[in-house]
Amino acid sequence: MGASLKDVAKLAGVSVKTVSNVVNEYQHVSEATRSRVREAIDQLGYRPNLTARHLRYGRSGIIGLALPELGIPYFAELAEEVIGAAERESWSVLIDQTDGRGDRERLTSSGARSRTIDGLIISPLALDAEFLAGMRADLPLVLLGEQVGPGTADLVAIDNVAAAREATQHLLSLGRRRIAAIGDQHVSAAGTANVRLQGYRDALAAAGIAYDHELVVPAESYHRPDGAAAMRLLLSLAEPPDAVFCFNDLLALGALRTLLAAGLRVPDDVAIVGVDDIEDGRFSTPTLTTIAPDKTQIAEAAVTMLLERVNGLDAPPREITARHTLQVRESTNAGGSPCRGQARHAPGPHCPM
Amino acid sequence: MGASLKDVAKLAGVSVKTVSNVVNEYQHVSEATRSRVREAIDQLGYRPNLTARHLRYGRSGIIGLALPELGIPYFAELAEEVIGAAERESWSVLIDQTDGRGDRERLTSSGARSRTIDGLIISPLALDAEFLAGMRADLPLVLLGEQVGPGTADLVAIDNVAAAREATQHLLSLGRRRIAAIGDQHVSAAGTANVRLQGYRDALAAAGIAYDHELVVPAESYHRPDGAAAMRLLLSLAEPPDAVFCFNDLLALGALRTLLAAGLRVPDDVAIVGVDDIEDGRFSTPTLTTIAPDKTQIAEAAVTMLLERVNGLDAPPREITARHTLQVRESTNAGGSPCRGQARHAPGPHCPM
DNA sequence: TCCTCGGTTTTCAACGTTGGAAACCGGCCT
DNA sequence: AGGCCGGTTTCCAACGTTGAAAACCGAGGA
Repeated sequence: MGASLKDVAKLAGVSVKTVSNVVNEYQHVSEATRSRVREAIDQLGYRPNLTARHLRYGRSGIIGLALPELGIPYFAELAEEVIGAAERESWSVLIDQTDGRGDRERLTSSGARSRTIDGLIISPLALDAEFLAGMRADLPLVLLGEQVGPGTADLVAIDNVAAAREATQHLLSLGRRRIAAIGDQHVSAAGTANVRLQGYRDALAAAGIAYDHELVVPAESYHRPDGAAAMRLLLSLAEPPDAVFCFNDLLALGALRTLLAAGLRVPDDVAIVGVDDIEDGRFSTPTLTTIAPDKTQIAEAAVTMLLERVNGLDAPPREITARHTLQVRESTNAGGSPCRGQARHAPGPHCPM
Repeated sequence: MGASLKDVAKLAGVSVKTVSNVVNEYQHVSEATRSRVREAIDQLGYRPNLTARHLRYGRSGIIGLALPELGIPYFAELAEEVIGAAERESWSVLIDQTDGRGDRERLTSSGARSRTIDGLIISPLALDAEFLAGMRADLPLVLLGEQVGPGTADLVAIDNVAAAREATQHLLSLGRRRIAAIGDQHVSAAGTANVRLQGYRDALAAAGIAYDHELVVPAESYHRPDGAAAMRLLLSLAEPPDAVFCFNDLLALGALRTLLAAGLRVPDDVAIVGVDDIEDGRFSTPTLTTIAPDKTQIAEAAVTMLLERVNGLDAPPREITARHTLQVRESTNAGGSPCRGQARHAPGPHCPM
């Protein structure tokens, strides 16, 4: 394998520790020795063995990122940001996909792996209560998106209620009155679905519109097919909606596909809003209006908080609310939009082509 | 932190090695001792320290995956598969994003990190010659997609020339004669772009159609905006194309967006084929015809070959050609497609909704 | 000349783990 | 009783690294 300190030491004719001192740029090493060691290092192509170093330090230098699946663009984009943020702090990221059959098998693998990592950023979509139970009790943890149980860990999230309210209000402001919601979930009690539904209901109530539970369609998962199926269901109603608020962009894109395939016009017949601002939505036809969470801020806040914990910070659980903005695009904005003229040929920042 | 063998040993009143033996299910441990140790393990919540174990074994149990960026769906989907395949073998995957300013800084970080990993799967889009140079010489390596320099490492790829030929032939079979290509790249001499261009030219030549270099548009990177821009360029030609072969799906989706925004019909006016079979293309409107590489096969072959190398296999570089298929969807298939009737309401496997 | 002092270098131990070999132990054979 | 045997357990060393402390060494001061 690679050369070790010992090999370098032997070649340079000094002790192992002296080589270590050179490598770590310890001050008190004579110039002569230093250069001799440097030479030996170059000659042998020595690189420090991080595993050993980590053992010595009692740390691995690796944090975990637990996500449902990378195939979901939002998580891929988030992972990209987290890896970037961690890299800037010289940490590595190990990704754990928790989706699918989150069985015992996967649990134990996560359990075992959790011994390699110094901390974990986890998207609770990923996590059942068991999952947490099987985890090292002392593993620093940062949650993304929603709290689990009584505030036990640091949390980074956008204000989902407000976001959903804004999305719905935007549809209301277009004059839509029969606004559907796709993505309800009955399973996880405190899930993202619930808060988004709450914001939706708040907005309707504020506008004096009665809540029609027929217009609220659950989604088993948050993929395009679920959105497409939900939309088909909505179209089959006696009185179909004139707008849809989808709890994420993939659902929205699936719904969009159903609408277009059915020969309906978006946004003329039905307007659509999603959440996540994934790149796909910036290039769909029509482009997708969406709630855009500040992913960079989320990732950086998560990494920062986690590393603080790893470095021994002992404080009550903290909560950071990340920024979000409403990105108005074609799926709610047929004519006269700032996008319209531009998007066709010379798009501005909101119509990135 | 967590309990160590020593702690367990003290509690159980045995030696450290005996605990180790129990943990590793060594045969010759008396039942009495075994259960006493087990009890102590449970009581302390002992988990083996993988860092130490790896130091002992001279391995980290981690392989690297170097990709340009996770934000590109193809790579995200591939990463998902690689992580899955590695997990099945009890290995972890550390993702390295090599894109962006692949400068010295990033190089050194990769260099340093390469000391943590036991092997590396790398997508050469990610890699300059320098990158390889800065790498441990003895690090087992598997390349994805294209060979770099004189066959120095194992390789997994589809037959890109054949794939491009099939895509182009498909367009020809629709009666298109003015077929453009988007995604040429002049930089990397042996890149994917070149082989795909080769297949495109082969197909044209076989059909007796002259090569028109005006119809071959380069793309700086392989993102949607590049495809959109390239398509705008093509539309500005005196004689615009009636079909486009895009070197990946993102380019195709960008091109699609430009066409629709310009009021053209796809595939009626212009047909489009991409490469990669990313999920987005299965839900765009129209859905996207594409060359679908068998990502699962690619990931599994890559992991298998890499682990063989890690386990000491010493053989000349191997090359595995993964399967690919042409997925015909709406972007080349306006009417009478098997998709048509179904896609509207009850899609089959090729029209996943 | 002896001592001190500061810079330089080495020795020692430890991080948590496991392979190898030695030590222990009860039973069984001679 | 002495010796051997096999199962069980412990001891030792090592993986590569670094903090702490000890050792070394030449120079300057008493």
